[in-house]
Amino acid sequence: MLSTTTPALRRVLNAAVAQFARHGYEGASLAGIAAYAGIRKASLYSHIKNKDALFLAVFEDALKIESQFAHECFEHSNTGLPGQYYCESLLARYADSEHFRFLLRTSYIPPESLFHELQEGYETYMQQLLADFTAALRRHVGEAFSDQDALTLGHAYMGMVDSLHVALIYIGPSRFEARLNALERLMGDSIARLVGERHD
Amino acid sequence: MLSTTTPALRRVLNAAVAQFARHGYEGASLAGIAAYAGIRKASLYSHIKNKDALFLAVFEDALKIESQFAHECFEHSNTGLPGQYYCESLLARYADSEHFRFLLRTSYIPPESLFHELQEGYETYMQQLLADFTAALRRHVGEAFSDQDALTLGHAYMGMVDSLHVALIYIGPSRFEARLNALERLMGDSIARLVGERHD
DNA sequence: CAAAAACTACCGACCGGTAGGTAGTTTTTG
DNA sequence: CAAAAACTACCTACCGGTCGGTAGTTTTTG
Repeated sequence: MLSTTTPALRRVLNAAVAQFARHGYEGASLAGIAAYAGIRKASLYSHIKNKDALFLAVFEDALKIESQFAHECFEHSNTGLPGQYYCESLLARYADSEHFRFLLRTSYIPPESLFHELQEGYETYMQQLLADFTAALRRHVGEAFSDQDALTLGHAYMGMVDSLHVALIYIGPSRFEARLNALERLMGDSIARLVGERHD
Repeated sequence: MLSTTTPALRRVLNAAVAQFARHGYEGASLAGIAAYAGIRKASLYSHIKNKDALFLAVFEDALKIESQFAHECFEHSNTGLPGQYYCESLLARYADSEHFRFLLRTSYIPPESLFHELQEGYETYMQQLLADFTAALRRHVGEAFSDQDALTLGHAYMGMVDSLHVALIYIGPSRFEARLNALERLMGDSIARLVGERHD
């Protein structure tokens, strides 16, 4: 983590996130990243120490950006089910944010050498998401059910998010919607059941 | 797809599935695969055309094996919720089957050049799983709810399976169990709700 | 204030290493 | 003995990374 971020370094980081998101860690070459940034490979080393450090810098960038995005989704909307707005934002986010695509691609199967550093950061990211969901759930149902139930729903929600991530990667938008609706319905049913509202 | 499978080719395929599962397509070298099979790299070419063909052969192997395993899980047990036994088998299967680990690793983010061939095969695999689930669901609830509801539950189940796949890859066994239980509960609640049993 | 020194960003050329793949030869085997 | 399968040796291409050097800007300093 360096102090200042010059414009030139910014261009390098933007090129890197694009290439890493498209081709993965091993598949993205420094020459390719440099070309995308409009310079030669050797010039990269004026800004970064090596490929690993570049990857980690991009990773921290992506974590910060996507973490904030998720948090804003939870703050932004209190309508609907807890965490619903975030899930419904994922499809557009996947299309728009290279950092998000980068995270999805590199988090499930990270470069072996950097496994531990990445695991830690991603863990924090998911924990924050879980905390946001749990808070929204408490706001939604109050004291209606136990901590045990809240924990279970938290696990289910995180599973739901992972499931949607997978859908983004390898099935099209139409089936993403279908899966999203199906999972939202399960979640809605279960919450309703616990709350004791029987609206049918 | 070749005609006969000699013992030597079998050893090569077994070595390949192990290496591909551990290191992915790009990360697994032909030299490594050959060494694992007890021969030199050049000798591989007595059995295979090139790396892509080897990968595809392993992929078809894995599809056949894991497809049959899944099918047997559905045939084997009619107790519990539809598809429950398969989900509960995944953790042990992940530990035991290199072919399963291979599929999980390579299906979400396949080698770019082989994308289309793989997509097709994996699609068939998931469709069969969905068919098995739908059949089990129909056996479980009879005519109790509409085709529309069955479709929705099917989407949810496939999402659940993907979610468990992700859990296998990047979180430990303990949290796998937690996620599994949470998702099973959602599914159980939803089915119970549709069937009209209110057991609380 | 101007000359010197230092710094920034870049480049072409090259290095050691490794990848997938090929050619030609020897060994194994039915 | 011939075909199959193994070997050694080698090739080209690309990888991450280093080196020496250069043009332009900024800072230091007599």
